[in-house]
Amino acid sequence: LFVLNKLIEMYGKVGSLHHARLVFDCLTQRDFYSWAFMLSACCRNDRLDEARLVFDTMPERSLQSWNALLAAFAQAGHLDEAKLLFERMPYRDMAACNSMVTAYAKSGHIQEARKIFDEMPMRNLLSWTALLSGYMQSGQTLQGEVLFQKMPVWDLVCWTVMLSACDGGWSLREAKKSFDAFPERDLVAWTALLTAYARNGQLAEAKRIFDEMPQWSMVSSTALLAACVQAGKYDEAREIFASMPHLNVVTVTAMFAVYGHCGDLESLKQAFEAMPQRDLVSWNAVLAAYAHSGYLEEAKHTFDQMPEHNLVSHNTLLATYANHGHHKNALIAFAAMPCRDLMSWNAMLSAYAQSGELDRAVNLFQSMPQR
RNA sequence: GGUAUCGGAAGCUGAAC
Repeated sequence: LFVLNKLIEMYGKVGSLHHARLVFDCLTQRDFYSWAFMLSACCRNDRLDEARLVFDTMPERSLQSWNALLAAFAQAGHLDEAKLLFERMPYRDMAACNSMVTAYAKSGHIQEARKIFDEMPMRNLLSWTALLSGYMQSGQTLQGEVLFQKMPVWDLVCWTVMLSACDGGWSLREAKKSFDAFPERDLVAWTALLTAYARNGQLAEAKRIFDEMPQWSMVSSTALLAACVQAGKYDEAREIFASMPHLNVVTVTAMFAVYGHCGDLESLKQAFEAMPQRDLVSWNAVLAAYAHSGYLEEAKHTFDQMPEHNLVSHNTLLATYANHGHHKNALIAFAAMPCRDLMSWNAMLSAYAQSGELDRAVNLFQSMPQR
C-alpha cells in the first residue's frame, strides 16, 4: 500500500491525474495517505470539483487536507468557496491564513486581504509576499512599494513580484543589479526579467536574457515569442513558434495576434480549429484578431459563438465597431454590457466622435460615472 | 510517510494625433 500511495503521489506531481486516479480506483484498501495524495493530485492539477469530491468523501481529514483544498480555491480565485471553507475549518494556522490572503488578493479584494493579514498573530515571508502580490497585481503599486519597504526580509520571490508589476516605476537597471546579486536564480525569475525588458520595448535585451538563461521551458519560450509579437517582429515570432517542440493554449493564443496583424486568416482559422483546448482568453484573442484585420462579421460571429463573455470580450467587440465608425452597432454592444469600465466608455465616445455624432458624444460624456 | 498544505513568471480589449 505504501508503494501504491507513493505512485499516486508521483503521478499527481507530474501532472497525470488520470493515472493517479487509475491507481487510486484500483486500491482495495485505502489509508489516510491514499486519500491525502489523491486530494493533492486533484488540487495540483486544478480539478477543483474532483478535489472537493475527494475531500467530502475522505474518512478523515487533517489540517493539511483542509489547507490543500483551501489553497486550490485561493489560487483559482474562487473566493466564495475559499471563504466558506475557511470559516468551517476546525483550526486555522498560518498557512490557512496565507491562503486566505491570496484568495482575497487574487480577486481584487485588497482591503479584506489586508484585514486578514493585520489580524494574523504571526506572519512569515509568504504572508507578506501574498499581500504584496495583491497590491501589485491590482495596480496599487504605491501601496505595494510601501509594503515592500516594510518587509522584514526580501527573497527572490518577492523581488519577482515587484519586477513583474513594474512598468517604469522600478528602474530596470536597478532590478537587474539585484537580480545579479541573488545567488540562485530560478526559471521564474529569469522569465519575469525577460518579460520586463520586453514590456519596456527592449527586445534586444530580452533576447539576451533568453540566451543567458541556464535552461528553457515552454513558458520562457512563449515569453520570448510574446516579446517579438509586442515589438511587431512577426516573422521572428513565427520562427520561434515553428521551432517549439510542444505547444499549449497560451503559446497558440499568443500567435493569434500575429495572424491578426498580418491578415493571415487561413493560419488563424487553422490554428484555432486545431486547438485541443480553448479558454476565454483564447476566444478573446481570436475575436481581436478578426477585429484587427477588419473582418467585422467574423468578429461578431466569433463573439456569438463564445461559450462565455467577460469585460474584455465586450470591450473588444465594442472597440471593433467604434474603430470602424459603426456607432449604432457600437451602441447595441455597449447597451448589452453587464458592466463597463473606463475603456468601454472611451470606446463608445470615440464611436460617436468618429461618426460626427457630437451631440450624442457630449450627452454620453455627461452621463459618465467618472471622467 | 523523510517537501501531503501557503507567496512569484508567458497569451486577450484602450494604435497614432
